[in-house]
Amino acid sequence: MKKTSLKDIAQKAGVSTALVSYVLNGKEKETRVGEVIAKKVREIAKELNYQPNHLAKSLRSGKTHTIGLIIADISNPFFANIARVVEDEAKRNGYTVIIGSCDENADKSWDLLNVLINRQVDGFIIVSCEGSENQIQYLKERNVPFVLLDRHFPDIQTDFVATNNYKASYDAGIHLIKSGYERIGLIAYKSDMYHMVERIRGYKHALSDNHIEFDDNWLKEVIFETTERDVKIAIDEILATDHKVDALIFATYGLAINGLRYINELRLKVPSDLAIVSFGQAEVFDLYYCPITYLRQPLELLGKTSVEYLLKKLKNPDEGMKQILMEAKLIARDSTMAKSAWLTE
Amino acid sequence: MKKTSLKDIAQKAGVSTALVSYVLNGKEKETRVGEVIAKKVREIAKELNYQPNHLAKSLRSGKTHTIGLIIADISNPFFANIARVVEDEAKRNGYTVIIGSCDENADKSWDLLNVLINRQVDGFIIVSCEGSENQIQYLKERNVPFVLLDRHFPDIQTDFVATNNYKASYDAGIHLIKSGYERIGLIAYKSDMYHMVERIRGYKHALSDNHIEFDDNWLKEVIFETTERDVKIAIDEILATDHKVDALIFATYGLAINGLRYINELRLKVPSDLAIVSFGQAEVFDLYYCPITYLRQPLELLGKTSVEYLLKKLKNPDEGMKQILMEAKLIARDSTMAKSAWLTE
DNA sequence: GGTCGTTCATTAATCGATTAAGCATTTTGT
DNA sequence: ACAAAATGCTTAATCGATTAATGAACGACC
Repeated sequence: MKKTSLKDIAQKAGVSTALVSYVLNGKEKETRVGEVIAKKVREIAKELNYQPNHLAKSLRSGKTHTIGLIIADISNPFFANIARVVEDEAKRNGYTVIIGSCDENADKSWDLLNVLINRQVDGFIIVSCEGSENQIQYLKERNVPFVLLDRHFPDIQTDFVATNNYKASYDAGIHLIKSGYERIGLIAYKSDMYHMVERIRGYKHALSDNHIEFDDNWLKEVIFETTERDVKIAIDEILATDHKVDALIFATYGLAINGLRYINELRLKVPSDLAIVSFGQAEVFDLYYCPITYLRQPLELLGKTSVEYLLKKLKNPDEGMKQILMEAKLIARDSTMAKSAWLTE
Repeated sequence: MKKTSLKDIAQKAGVSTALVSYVLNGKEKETRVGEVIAKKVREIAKELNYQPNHLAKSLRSGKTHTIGLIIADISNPFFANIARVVEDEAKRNGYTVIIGSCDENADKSWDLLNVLINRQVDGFIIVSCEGSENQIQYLKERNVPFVLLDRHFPDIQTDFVATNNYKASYDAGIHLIKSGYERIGLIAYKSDMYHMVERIRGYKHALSDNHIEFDDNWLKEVIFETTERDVKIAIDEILATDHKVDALIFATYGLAINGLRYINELRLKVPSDLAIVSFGQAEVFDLYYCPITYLRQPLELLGKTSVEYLLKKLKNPDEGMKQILMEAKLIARDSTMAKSAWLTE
């Protein structure tokens, strides 16, 4: 049983397909279709359970009502969740989302981009990965609508929806300091990406604002591809120095997972041996024997806003540039318990 | 700058679009295109960076090279990961995947199905949710190609790729018994879904095969929508009975998360107060203070095989029915440490 | 009665690619 | 030398929906 098309309806009603199209698109008024025949057409359409053919529509209109979502790393639950939000929000607006993960690899990202452009998505929402600036430039030049999500490039003027990473990181530092920790380490990725740079900057600023002299050995920047090994080395080093830290900030979820795993291995006690704050969010942080303090980014809002911006741009390509930084909220848990509390225990 | 079409190439080469199409589709031999002109066409195509229009192709051929993936609950990391595998495998074969999560809700699943049918996906891979049998029947009747993944309906003859849940659950029980535990509880979902029924059956069988009399109070079936509350109640009850359990099996990842959270709250010690085995897999199990024994399902293989089956069916609709049950592997960790080990500690 | 305006509906081009059928040429065979 | 076969390329229909342009029928107006 084939799907019913405009033609089928037209035939059954004894009219042209044009007429049917007008009626079903609510253009009866402008095109002065007779009431009687309009009603008839609508009835037949319902009777035959007519569903317009998306492909034909898209081919004609050049609009696919599809959004391409490129995510730097879908295995990170933060991104996985944001993908869900984007998908839901898009669906609410009649859009379909095609998701692709580039696994923090610019080449893969480029491939994805091309596949999706080829599929004629109407626009993109992108969580960029390192080395993909040229891709963003390319989209700009070709006038493809897009919104950057969570990560953006300060040197490229684009729409974006992101978190104030400087502030978040700064807050993490302040929180630790207020809780009585003074020798605070940061494990981050070695990266030129702005969000990472900002996280490092915020951390350093929190120290300097509190007259704590930053020690070079406290900051470890690891390579994404060799995270597991590098994190172990980083922790070994950070604990071996003369300036051994008493608190540690993980700049991402992935770093935290690897770090905590190693900390368990070393049988270090959180927070007495080491206080912990992490970026990202996930059930792990709840279930760890000592629940982990983390920075909660406004996931829902980030996702929804990015869709909102993109759809606005799709409706009106001349819409002005939109950029917004949202605040993360530090959720304090036992992993950063006030030092006084466990010292006297 | 508009995208280049067949017509553009045809014009530039001074030939018909038909010719161009033949050449670019490698049909020069069958359609006897001159070598010289074929070469010319190919060169122009490359020069203009021609990318065929998917929409037009699909409209004509009725094939979109797109797979609809409907997942019962994408927030479950097991399913999230399987989605990645499916996506990767599909991409390797030139297919694009559109993912939708129905959040264990049959109505939502129905909506998704229709949206995707409307988008003319070539076929489906489905992790069904409760109450969606009619949808599967509908697909069968309409002759839409699909493969069920991870969950299937024994009463409906379909292709499927799933885990041997009976065996997995049986193994979990045996493992606990061998480790010295005798009063074993199971927290499962209240559901008619076959995978859940099988997990319960396997558990019971493990007990009876070892001459342990099953106690009704050991089995708790909770409602998905109220998991959090129900799990707490279940654990309270399971620990309050005269036949208080010394080990607990969680039938899914979601149940385990909620259960472990509550177990932490109660300050119960794993495994001395309660040994734990769980279905599902996630970083949480690693990072828990006492790593959790779990049943590892062959995630990669499940995902890849489902794609393989579907693509085979798409190529040849008369392909015979394919059904396969794969074995899960019990990964033993400290949460089911031999009772003798910690008794003497 | 001819012109102009309405009203209602149809025709046909279009989006971009595919492909059966057809039409010239040239080559082959006898 | 003439029919048959092979070669090389074009025409036009098609997938399904949209929409500008056109047309027919009827009433009103001077």
